Amino acid sequence: MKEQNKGQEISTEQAIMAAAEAEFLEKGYAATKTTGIARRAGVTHAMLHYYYRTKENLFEMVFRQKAQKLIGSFSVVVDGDLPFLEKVKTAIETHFDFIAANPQLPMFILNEIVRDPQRLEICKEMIGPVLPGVMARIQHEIDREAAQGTIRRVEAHQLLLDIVSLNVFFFSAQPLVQILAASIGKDFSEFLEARKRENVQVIMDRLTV
Amino acid sequence: MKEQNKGQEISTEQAIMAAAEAEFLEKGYAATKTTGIARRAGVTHAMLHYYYRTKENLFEMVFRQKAQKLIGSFSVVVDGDLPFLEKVKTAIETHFDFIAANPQLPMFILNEIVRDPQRLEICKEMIGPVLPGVMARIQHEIDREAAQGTIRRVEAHQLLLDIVSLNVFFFSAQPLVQILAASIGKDFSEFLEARKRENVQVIMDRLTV
DNA sequence: ATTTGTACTAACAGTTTTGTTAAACTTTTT
DNA sequence: AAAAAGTTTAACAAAACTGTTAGTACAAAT
Repeated sequence: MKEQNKGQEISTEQAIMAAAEAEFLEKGYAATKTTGIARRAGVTHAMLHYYYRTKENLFEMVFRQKAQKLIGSFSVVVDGDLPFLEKVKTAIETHFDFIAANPQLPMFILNEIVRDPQRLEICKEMIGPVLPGVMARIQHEIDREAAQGTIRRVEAHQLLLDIVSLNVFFFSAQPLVQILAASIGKDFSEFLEARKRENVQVIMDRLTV
Repeated sequence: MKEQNKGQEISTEQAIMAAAEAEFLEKGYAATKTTGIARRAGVTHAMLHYYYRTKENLFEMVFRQKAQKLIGSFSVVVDGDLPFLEKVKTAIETHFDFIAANPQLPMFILNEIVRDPQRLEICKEMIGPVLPGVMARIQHEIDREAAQGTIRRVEAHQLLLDIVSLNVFFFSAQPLVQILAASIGKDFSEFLEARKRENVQVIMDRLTV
């Protein structure tokens, strides 16, 4: 299937990549088998090696892409004209929705980082150049607002951790959260909206005087 | 090494179990090899099969024990005479310290649950009988305090999720948190104490009017 | 002293998994 | 149309991994 690929049928190469993403996200590196990826893509596993040479190689491509995606989700751009608390609220909700749309993503990255220091290096390279600038900008805005007395003065990195903790954990622990939701007679999707409001409220309470 | 095991030298069986706990916690089920466990325990891998028959069997023992330990950490018993907010504060700090002492534990359990539904069932059996009672007790206390006007009225399950999210994420994302800490010139252990205070403060702000 | 049971070793067997290769087939280029 | 380049298949090879087994050593029981 080469250049009669005129329409939008996906190529073997793409099918393998898509299957690899799904498998790695679901199972992690160790539990994913190249044969499993090939089966999911509907091709022989020799094709996987033909296009991507090794499992490690294919994984690293997936990992880089996913790490970039996750890291990118933190630098949310919010309309600068809104009041500060409105901006924070929007940022939390946007981030929450992103994780909701990619619930496996944080655990996948965290896991692979913990299990292989080399993967942490990849993330460091991605985060390193951006982080100080982002943090400084947030802190600057916080300090300006605090000086006006509209919010409490908090550390930017603590605030960031608060938000990410609240948003990520809910989805990372989804199976357990479902048990909790069931015990109060709600299903997960009902619970989801309530949780988004709660996360926003927690941060609002932290910031307002 | 049978009955000349008079002192407190650990038996082969115990050595294997200890090595298995360490390996499974570090690497997860899939990445852990029985040969690796045996090597760590300083025995031949045949001994592992001799005492525990299969990898799956050994894993399940470890999983059950660790799940029990984690679940147990949620039902913290706090001196009933303290004011409500003091009790909450103590509970958060105790939970934080527990996770700090067992930083791999939450991710280990969450991961294995996500990757194998059968393991979720094990947790359900452990949580199921306890959860409703615990939640009801907490909610009852919240409602009583709220009626007195000393705190805001919140949902018990949301409050629980808030606390666990804040405490667990910090350690699950430890390698990334270290990058964050380094970027503001602190090392992890310094950051740890500040983070504990922040987590308490977030919940206090959520509860106080 | 002999039997019995437990602990242990070393070698092996079966399976799974990753990766390769030679040959066939298809498409593109000349 | 022929050559070249790219794609696919099937079979194979090597390594890793889980689990077994036959036999050994040694302590405890009879």
